[in-house]
Amino acid sequence: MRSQPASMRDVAHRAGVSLSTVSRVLRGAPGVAPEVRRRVQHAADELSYVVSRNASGLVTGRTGRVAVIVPFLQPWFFGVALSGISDALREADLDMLVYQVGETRAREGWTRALPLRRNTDAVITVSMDLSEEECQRLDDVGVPMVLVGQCAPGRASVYIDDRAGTAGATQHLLNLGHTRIAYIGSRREEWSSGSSRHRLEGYEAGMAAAGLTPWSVSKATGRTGGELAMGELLSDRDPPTAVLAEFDGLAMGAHRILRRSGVRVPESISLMGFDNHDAAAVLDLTTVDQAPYDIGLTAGRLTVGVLDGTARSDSHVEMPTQIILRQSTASPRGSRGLSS
Amino acid sequence: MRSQPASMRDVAHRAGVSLSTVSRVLRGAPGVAPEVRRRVQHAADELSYVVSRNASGLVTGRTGRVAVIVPFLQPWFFGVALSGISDALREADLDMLVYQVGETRAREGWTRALPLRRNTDAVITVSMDLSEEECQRLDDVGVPMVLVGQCAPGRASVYIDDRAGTAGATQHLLNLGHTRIAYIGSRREEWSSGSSRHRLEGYEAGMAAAGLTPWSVSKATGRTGGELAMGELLSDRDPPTAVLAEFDGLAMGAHRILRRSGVRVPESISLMGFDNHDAAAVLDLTTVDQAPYDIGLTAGRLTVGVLDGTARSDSHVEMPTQIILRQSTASPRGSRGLSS
DNA sequence: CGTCTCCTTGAAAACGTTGCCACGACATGC
DNA sequence: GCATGTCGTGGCAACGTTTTCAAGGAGACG
Repeated sequence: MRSQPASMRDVAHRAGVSLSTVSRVLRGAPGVAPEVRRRVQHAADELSYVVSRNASGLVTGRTGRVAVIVPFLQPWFFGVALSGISDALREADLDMLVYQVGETRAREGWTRALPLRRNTDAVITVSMDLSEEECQRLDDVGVPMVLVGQCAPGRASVYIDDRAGTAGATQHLLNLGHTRIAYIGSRREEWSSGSSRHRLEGYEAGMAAAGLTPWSVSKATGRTGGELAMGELLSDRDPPTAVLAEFDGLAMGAHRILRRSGVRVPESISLMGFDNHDAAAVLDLTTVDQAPYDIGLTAGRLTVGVLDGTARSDSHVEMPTQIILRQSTASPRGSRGLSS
Repeated sequence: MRSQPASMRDVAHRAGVSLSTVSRVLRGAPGVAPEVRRRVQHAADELSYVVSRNASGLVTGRTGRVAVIVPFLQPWFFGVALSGISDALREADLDMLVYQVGETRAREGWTRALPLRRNTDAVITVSMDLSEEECQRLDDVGVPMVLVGQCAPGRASVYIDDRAGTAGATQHLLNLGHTRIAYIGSRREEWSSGSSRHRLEGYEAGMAAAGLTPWSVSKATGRTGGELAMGELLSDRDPPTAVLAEFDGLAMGAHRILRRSGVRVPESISLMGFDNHDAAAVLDLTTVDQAPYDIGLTAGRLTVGVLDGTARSDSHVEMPTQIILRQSTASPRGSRGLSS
């Protein structure tokens, strides 16, 4: 084993001052003579000393850590969002604790299994779609909470307007001249998420506004869900000329089926996704971008704001979405739609 | 504000026992009468009390946290690896602290900017390609270190055999009957990573073993790099019949160019990637899978092992790679290669 | 020269746990 | 009945910081 890491006492000794003074210097607190400050700084550097957040947290009550709770870590979205959160927290010199709850979520007291209580200054949940009861359980840990990808009244939230997103996407397809526009949704075993519901509603509203009847298919989730749904759509007596998917994963499944079936995109069918997934660019898929990095960054900064009192703990931030035009959408064959 | 969270003292009072006893029960330490144990447990539950790792860490010297250092969080690989690490740490009831160093890495003392010193029990670095000097600086924090995606002598490492991976991939293409096999590598401004170098070597070795001369092109990194390189290959007097890319991102760029140029995959050119990126499945890209989740899981478990003394702190674990056969590779036109 | 103030510094009491030691109760062996 | 364990329990001193308070010294002002 190696030698004990230096403690504040060692620094104090080396600089020839008291503990209090070292503490003051390292915290940047006022009331220390410049010359002494320099000397302490130097001693700390030489010993490559870093304060123990453990110990300081014990007395200040602040841990210098923020917990981020995600359902899963694997999907592309979370890495990107986490990246934004991480950058924002780093600005404020806060550490990021990541909890992937995944399957454990089903267990009754999953919220208590997490050692949050005295161990974090705040909690950020990402795409957790918390029930009111879960929210309250988390409130119980007694730290501020920021919800990402979910809009809960009375609680700090950062989210996108899913409804407006799909409504805009639908409008884009309408502008191109499409009228037979189908929607591929996801179907989950357990629970339909709020975001999922809102996206469908946006599409339906967009169609209704144009006097068209919505046409939506939901088979499963993920790529497979897209494949199944697209299969069903293609086998219709009169297939759609444009398809909007709830998210890129579904669109990719659909795209695969189209490719296999020899249906050309966008010549025969226009295809549109949602999320601007990494792979969407590869497929030249027109999609709706929700800038997950910015969402994360915003959520992180909001958390910092709530912690230092400059932001209200019930602020709601709605992030904009933007249509990314690529090669997978075009006017339907034979028609000359207006460009949007 | 809300009421103070309960402390051990409160639990002790409620259960009518001393602090020591509560501590013993909650730690699962022996020497407590079953009846008392039950009573304390109950009291703790009622107050939904969780021990403060801050305080316990102060005296035990263990923080119950492991730091994971990644260069970036956005690329697909890291989310998946993190997921594995997270699951492994959770098994051992350790928390996961994530540090994204990204750009800050250029800064001289980036390793000191991280509050690791007394704040973590171990450090896991993922795909950091640390220099010997950086390694030592991290050693200085005085906690065990596990390297992922890099094999450093004398230090715990989990990695794949990149050389064998590309060699196998090359063999696969050779088995199909290809002889004009080109390699697309990445070129980074700063530093060529170890893994990058090894992959090229594997390809070169595979070609050499078949008595063929290697043909590699490196333009840039990422999708753009693949596009540029493929462009160059296509404009050759006698283009290759198969292309192996250092990683899927490059292959995707190449795929895009092929699609745009009307070159059919795999009929005219076989294309193969490396990593089994999410989007590789979408493109039906044959690739080499390196199972990042398992890598993460293994690294996490190794870390736990090192911490509780059941694993040596210089263990090396080599993870297997596996070729995922999809639709992007086939025998060259006109030839009848052996199936592998 | 005395008094008042401001600035810098040090001593000591927290913070919430865990480890060690000591104490009592009870059972066992002569 | 007395020495010797063993088991369950409580008391107390750490752990490494921050914070409060008091003390000392240097000027400023009368």
